[in-house]
Amino acid sequence: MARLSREESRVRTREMLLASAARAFARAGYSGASVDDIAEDAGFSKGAFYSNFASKEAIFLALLEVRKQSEIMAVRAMIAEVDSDKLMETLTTWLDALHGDRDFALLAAELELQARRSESLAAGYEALQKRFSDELVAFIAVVFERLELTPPAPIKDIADTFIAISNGSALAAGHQNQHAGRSMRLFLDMLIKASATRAR
Amino acid sequence: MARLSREESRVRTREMLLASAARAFARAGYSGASVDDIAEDAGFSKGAFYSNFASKEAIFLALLEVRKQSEIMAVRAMIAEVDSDKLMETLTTWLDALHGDRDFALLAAELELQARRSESLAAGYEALQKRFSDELVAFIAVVFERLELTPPAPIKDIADTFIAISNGSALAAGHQNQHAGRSMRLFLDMLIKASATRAR
Amino acid sequence: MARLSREESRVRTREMLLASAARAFARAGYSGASVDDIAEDAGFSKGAFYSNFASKEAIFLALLEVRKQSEIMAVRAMIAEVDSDKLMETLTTWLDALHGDRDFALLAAELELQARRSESLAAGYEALQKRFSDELVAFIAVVFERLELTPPAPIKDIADTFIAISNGSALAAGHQNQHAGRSMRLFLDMLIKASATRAR
Amino acid sequence: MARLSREESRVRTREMLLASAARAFARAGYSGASVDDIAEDAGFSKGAFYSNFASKEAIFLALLEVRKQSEIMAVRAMIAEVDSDKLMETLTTWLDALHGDRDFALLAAELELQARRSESLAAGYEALQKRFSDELVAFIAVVFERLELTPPAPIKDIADTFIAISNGSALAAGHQNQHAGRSMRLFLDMLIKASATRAR
DNA sequence: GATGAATGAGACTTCATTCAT
DNA sequence: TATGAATGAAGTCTCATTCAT
Repeated sequence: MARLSREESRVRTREMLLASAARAFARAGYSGASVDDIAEDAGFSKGAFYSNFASKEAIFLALLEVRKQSEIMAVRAMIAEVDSDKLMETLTTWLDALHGDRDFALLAAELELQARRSESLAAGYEALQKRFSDELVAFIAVVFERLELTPPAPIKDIADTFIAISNGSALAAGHQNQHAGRSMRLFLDMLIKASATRAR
Repeated sequence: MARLSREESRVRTREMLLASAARAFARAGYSGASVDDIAEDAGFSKGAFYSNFASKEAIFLALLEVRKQSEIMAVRAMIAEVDSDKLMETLTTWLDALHGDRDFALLAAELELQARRSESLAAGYEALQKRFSDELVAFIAVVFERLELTPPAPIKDIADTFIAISNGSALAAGHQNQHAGRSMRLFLDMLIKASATRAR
Repeated sequence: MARLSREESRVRTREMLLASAARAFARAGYSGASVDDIAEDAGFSKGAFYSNFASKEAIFLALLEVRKQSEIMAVRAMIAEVDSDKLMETLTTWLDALHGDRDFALLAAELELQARRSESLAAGYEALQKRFSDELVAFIAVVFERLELTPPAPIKDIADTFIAISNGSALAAGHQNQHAGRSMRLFLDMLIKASATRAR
Repeated sequence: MARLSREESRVRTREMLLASAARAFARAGYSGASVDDIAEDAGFSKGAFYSNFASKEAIFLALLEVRKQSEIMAVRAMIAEVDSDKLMETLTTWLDALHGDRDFALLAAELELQARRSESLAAGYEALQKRFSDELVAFIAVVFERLELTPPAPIKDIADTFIAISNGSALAAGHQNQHAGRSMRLFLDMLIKASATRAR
């Protein structure tokens, strides 16, 4: 393996810590995951953690940022590709990605919950969540337009329900063996049906 | 005021501790809430806490039991009263109760997450959740029957979606000012509409 | 030994911790002394420390209070007993007590220094120091009156110099083997001499 | 500006680090000041610090050396210039320099205290302190000679008292608004007066 | 010589739990 | 039963020091 430069090494450490933190928070929750766990699991010392992140809260927020950003990018990518032929296929792929990773989903729920508890986290979270929500609203609007359907309710409500099902399914998954995406499919089917009767 | 018997006093202490624990867990999460907080907030000492509950986990599970049980009772009560005239009214009352108390909703989410993390909690939780789910399935079946509608999907899926939206909305509430029950209404509306077209 | 009641036991623990803290701060300074050292040296666990004092700073301030208070009481006792016959004897006893305990003197200096660094300590310290200073001024005034001498400078300045020599000697002691009270004697001798020429 | 030679640059870095250390130790004490603080405040990295000083203790001792040396030089300069006309003026200038800089005074006290705590520091400190004390004794002897006065006590005691007041005043300054040099003036006045009655 | 990422010991503090009263 | 002092493990974070770049 090529020797890493100082900068590359720094970035790599940071990323490994973020990945480790994602696993730890998903597994044990924010309070339950210790900085020591996170660092050791990434193969570093506590000290390395603290030279990369100012605090436990800081890495949590950084993680939040990374995750929300990637969710936003995913939605944005879908908007670019929307056309009636491949739409359901694209959506399916996305939903599978969203629900396929159990840890990711639990992490999302944990992020939500924790962000609501800490005032310092809430500020950062709020902004990210708004950006994601806006993006989702835009996407849904585009989809209805392409399909030449009239939405059966304000698009914001549809987006919120979408998010609620996504988070809620993550919480429930585990008890029941069924695929977590099932509720989402049901919701989408009914949404299309409910819209179709009023189209054009 | 009449003197409480020893037994009555014990029950009262227990209930006050449970109520205090519900507040504490909702506010700070399972890890974030301390036994001391819970006891003091209820007006007792740590010692009193441990005279009534074997451990922090024990009170958590007891709380879980109480909550799930009351959810089950609420659904059962609705089944008994279902008739086409008052159905929506009954449902509305129930949903308001479910989403009106912000703390209750956050607690529910915390219970879910925590139950999934601790092996010792998981066992007890599974059973409770299954009983609630069964009850909900029964209720939905009765409703569709009374309304003479055919459900647009397996009732289990509908029930799961119902639960997912309930939990997911609780997580999201707080960012957005809108009433947390909005997603649930949207889902119910579409559900009725989707069923109606195939009825009888 | 008689069994200690709960309250007695609590007081005893507190006092042992205070004594241990005095030793530790004198030996290693405020920053250098660890809560662990203090607790263990007193024969308790860290936990016991924290159920008796809210923080390291808190025990420091408590110590400050105890020490200043005892200094004040000592001065007050001298005022009550002042009469020309035993004055020098009383003074000598007091000075010996003040300088006899090396640790005590170093602790005093450490207290001064640390109180100046921490804003939260400064407030508490200021008040205590003022009370001690006032008491000393009163004492010196009484002494001059009894001796029918006129002080050669404002009494406040004399008191301040007195305190400065006391703290300064403590710092210096250790290098030089000489008795730490020597500077103080020199100062007192000259003070009496300088006053005498103007008396009556 | 002329290019600095490598040697000059090294010396400059060293001096800036020493100055930064003086500020840091005065402000936060030996334990409270971090190597990082010192380095950054001087505009360098931790690495630069360790290229110039072997350890935190090493820079502390170097600082001690520099300060004591400059105190010694100041006294020596006064000896050279002593003559009855300008004596008080020279003294005044010196005392102002000694007490004018609050940080310097606090640093002096911190140096004293810390030197007494660490065995490795103590050795180096003893020697320096002895040299300063000797120099001061010599100076006082010369002064009494020039003034044709007989000291009212062993000169060593006078020197020690002088040092004690100097350090003690530094500790006290800050509470009281009065100029820190006041005690010293009082002592000097009384010293002259006490000597005068026995002169020649 | 200078840099700063990483180490690892150790600091302060919290907290579930025990147990003598 | 209830109390709360005490324990001890564990948690977050700091910092003197090392070393590859």
